[in-house]
Amino acid sequence: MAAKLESDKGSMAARLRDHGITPTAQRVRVGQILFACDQHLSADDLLRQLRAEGARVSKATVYNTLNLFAAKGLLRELNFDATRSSFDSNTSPHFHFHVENTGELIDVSPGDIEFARLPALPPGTESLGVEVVIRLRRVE
Amino acid sequence: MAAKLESDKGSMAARLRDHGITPTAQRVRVGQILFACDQHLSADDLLRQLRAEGARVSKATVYNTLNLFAAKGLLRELNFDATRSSFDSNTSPHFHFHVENTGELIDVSPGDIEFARLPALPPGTESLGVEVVIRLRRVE
DNA sequence: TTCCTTGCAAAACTTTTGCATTAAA
DNA sequence: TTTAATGCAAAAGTTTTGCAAGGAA
Repeated sequence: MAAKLESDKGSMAARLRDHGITPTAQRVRVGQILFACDQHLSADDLLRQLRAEGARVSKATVYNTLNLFAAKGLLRELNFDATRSSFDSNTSPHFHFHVENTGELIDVSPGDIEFARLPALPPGTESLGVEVVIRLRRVE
Repeated sequence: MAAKLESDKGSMAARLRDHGITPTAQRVRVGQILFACDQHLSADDLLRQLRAEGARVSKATVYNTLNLFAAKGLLRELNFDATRSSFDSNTSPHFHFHVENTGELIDVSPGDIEFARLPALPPGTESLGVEVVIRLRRVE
């Protein structure tokens, strides 16, 4: 209902503000799409979805917004595909299966991988996280 | 010395032939650069290095050759940088540190990482390998 | 008002392609 | 000679940029 939509819009605006992002109409709409569920979207995926919903958004704004969200920690950029970047709307720690012959990307929950040993970091560096990708091929 | 260079050229040609690759002059030269040591090179890095050595090679051939070598298992393609692919001349199992604020890529030897638990694969898939990237930031 | 954001088109890049020429077998 | 590889320039795809117009505070 209308009240629900208003509330969603307002809470997305608040969420953006909490991350130091001025909540414009375009950014709120992008946020509502991205954070509806955990997903991996390219700039073009997102633009197509916005246009399908009748949103008035330019390509430049889609790129600006994705980069801004990623810089502010709302998204994580993924470079599995050599030709285009995707953005993961789930920024909590987790891992991925990457099916190379189909392009699929499947989440692995964080509890499903554990390390028995990790290397010491090179001097003068700090860790930003550990990424694990299990490369797969779909068969039969 | 000349004999040494001849021998290197010959053994690179043999190595390419072993992988089902017709050893042309350009491919041998590319192989000699790539496999001189373990390294991570982009197409442009490689083209620049070839040109600096005075090699007569086109951009198209550099791309053709990198893709061919990767398809034949002589290289592994890496997509850490969103804007360009790199190719790892070390195809044996190992992992990487990726220093995000400098772009550096540092090898982690395979013995330095051990898993205590790994997830079951999705049905209908087989594993092509596990990739681990420890994302770093250089500080101070 | 003042500063930031958007939209549009053009520019910048990386990578691929088409086709005539050249080299490998 | 027959087939495959190369070089060049143009094309294709993604992402960024410059600048005028519009929106937020």
